[in-house]
Amino acid sequence: MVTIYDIAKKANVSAMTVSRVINNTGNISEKTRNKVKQVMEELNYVPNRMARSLVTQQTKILYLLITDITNPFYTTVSRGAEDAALKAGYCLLFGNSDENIEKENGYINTILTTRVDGVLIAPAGDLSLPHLQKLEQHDIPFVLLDREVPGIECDIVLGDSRDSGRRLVEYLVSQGHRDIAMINGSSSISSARLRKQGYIDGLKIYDLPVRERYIHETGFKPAGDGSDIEAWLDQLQPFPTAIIAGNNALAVETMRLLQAKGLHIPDDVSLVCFDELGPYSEVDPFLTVISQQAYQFGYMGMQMLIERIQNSTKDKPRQKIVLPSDLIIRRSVKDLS
Amino acid sequence: MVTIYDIAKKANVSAMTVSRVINNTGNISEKTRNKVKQVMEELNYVPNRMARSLVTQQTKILYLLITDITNPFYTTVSRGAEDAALKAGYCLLFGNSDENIEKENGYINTILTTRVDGVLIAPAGDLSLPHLQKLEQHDIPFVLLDREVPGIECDIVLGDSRDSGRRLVEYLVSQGHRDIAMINGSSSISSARLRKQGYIDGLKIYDLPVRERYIHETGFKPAGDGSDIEAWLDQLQPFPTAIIAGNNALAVETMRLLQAKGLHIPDDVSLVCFDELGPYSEVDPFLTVISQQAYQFGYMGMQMLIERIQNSTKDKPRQKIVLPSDLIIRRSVKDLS
DNA sequence: TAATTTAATGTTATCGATAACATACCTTCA
DNA sequence: TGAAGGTATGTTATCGATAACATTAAATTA
Repeated sequence: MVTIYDIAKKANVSAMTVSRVINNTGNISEKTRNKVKQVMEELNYVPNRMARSLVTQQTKILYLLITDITNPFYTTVSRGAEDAALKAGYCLLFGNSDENIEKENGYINTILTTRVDGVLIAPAGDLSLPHLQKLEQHDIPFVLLDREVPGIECDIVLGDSRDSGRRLVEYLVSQGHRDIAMINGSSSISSARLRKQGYIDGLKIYDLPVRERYIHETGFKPAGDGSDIEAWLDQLQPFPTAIIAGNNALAVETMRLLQAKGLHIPDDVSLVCFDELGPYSEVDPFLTVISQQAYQFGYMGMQMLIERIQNSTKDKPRQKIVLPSDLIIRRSVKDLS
Repeated sequence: MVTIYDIAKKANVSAMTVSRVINNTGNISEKTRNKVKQVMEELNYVPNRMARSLVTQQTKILYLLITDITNPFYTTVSRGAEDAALKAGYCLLFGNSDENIEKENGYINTILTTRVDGVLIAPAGDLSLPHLQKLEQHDIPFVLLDREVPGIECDIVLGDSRDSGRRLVEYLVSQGHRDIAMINGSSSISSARLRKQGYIDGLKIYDLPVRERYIHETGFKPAGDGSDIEAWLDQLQPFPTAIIAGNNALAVETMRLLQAKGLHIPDDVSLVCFDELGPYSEVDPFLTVISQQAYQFGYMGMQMLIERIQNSTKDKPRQKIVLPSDLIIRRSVKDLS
């Protein structure tokens, strides 16, 4: 591996001079600069980030930890985060916790040992608290994405989950629905909690009963067989006229199961959810959804993070950005009114 | 930041002893081992990967570079790669080139300066050659994914694109189609080339004419407005009864445009493509596709990479794994026979 | 012209770890 | 009982870069 010393030797200068050329610092004569640059070309020199980071104490690497790389919401978030990071001259590394606290822990350890300059993270849930505390302990700046974690005060970008939940109910009610069930992510995830709360808010506005059995909580990333969802659907009595899914993945799973039962959407039951389903929904605009500004989540979150790193004003109060979402009405709700 | 020396001091041992405890090497008495471990706990010590890598000359980091993080094919590949890497005790970093040579170059530079142990890469196309040569030059092992690059001999995992192209034609012909067009990725990408070749193979088998105007090449990741695709569709004369899309994203874009023209699939025109569309297709099994084993692409590719790294047998001949794909027949093709 | 800047470059120490070699202190057995 | 060998630990050099502090030579100023 070619080092700065190899360059120095061949160019007849000291290593420090080479370093100065690389970093464009200090005063260097045009002549030596060219000489050094030429030798670097010749030898295909690439600086060793490890060595540099060791002394500068910064890596110029940012980390994005999402919970589900197969979910279109998060891939779009990633694109936003990537654009913002590259624009600011950082390079970005990704991790995927799979909605799994253990895996998240693994990635957090990687992050710690890698000494990245900052982390944009969608926490797996409230149990992510110790992970975030580790980051705090080691003075690694981070910004939360999409989900709050009780016990942590920090910058965050999220959606208006509670409002959105209420709006879904309001819409369903406007279409004549009164028996509205909800399949949701675990209550140990703030967004799921708020969506459920919004759902309840909505029911109360219209004096509709809040029935415990109408609410089912499971993982935001349902396991393939979906047996618990199926069992839940089977015991619904009376069967709801509409179901709200807490995210896109749950909506897909629910559609699959309903279909397997021979139930048609929206004729037999209506379905709405949070988040778009990906590119396909542009082609077959079927599902009525709450659409969040995924790209903006990533872009703004990353901007906040970089801001935090560069003006390391510890005292600056934390920022909380709530991005509004849109109700996109399509064809998955039957008009009962 | 807590270092190995802080631990050493507090535990009344030398730094080397601490290092031995961390790495479980050499002989350490039970007593000192416990003492050191306890101090590490107390001080929340986390080893500095940079420092370690500097001397060991390995990072235990692998890199996965894909071309489109919003494409379900690649996200599934990623999951496979991730599982294989974590299983082998490596940590994995992701990059997303966006089918863009410039961006790819940026990621390659990141990879070089980061001195990762190996790279699993889906190259943006034939123009990736210099990037891969850079990796070779710097002795960074890599395995290709999904696409070959002329001029590079290395381990690779890919699909049977040519066969699959032919099979799609055969299927369409079996349904009575004779006017079959193809919208494809750029011929500077090996998979696109082979898919086109397979398409031509198929036409020839049935003595169907190969019409240049029936073939359109554009990016595998179509720009939002899809104006070139639209122009192409407009000039098709006679209008084909079936269209083959070179990947899922092109299929989606084509569906969108056909729909905008008021053409229905499959009544007015049939459509098939390579790769699944993501979770949604399970729910609404509509598009007839060639389904590739995306997860296996990632898993096996990563295994090959790790194998290459660990038994650095330079002389071992390169391996080429071709994963067979399945034709999944659904409802997007009209029976004209 | 001597004193003082300024420009161009070099030296040395350091970042946080590990490799390689060195050194005690015990065992063990001829 | 003393040489050989193992166990537990320490010392020093090193990885590849940069920071901080020299040093030299040329340019400017009093």
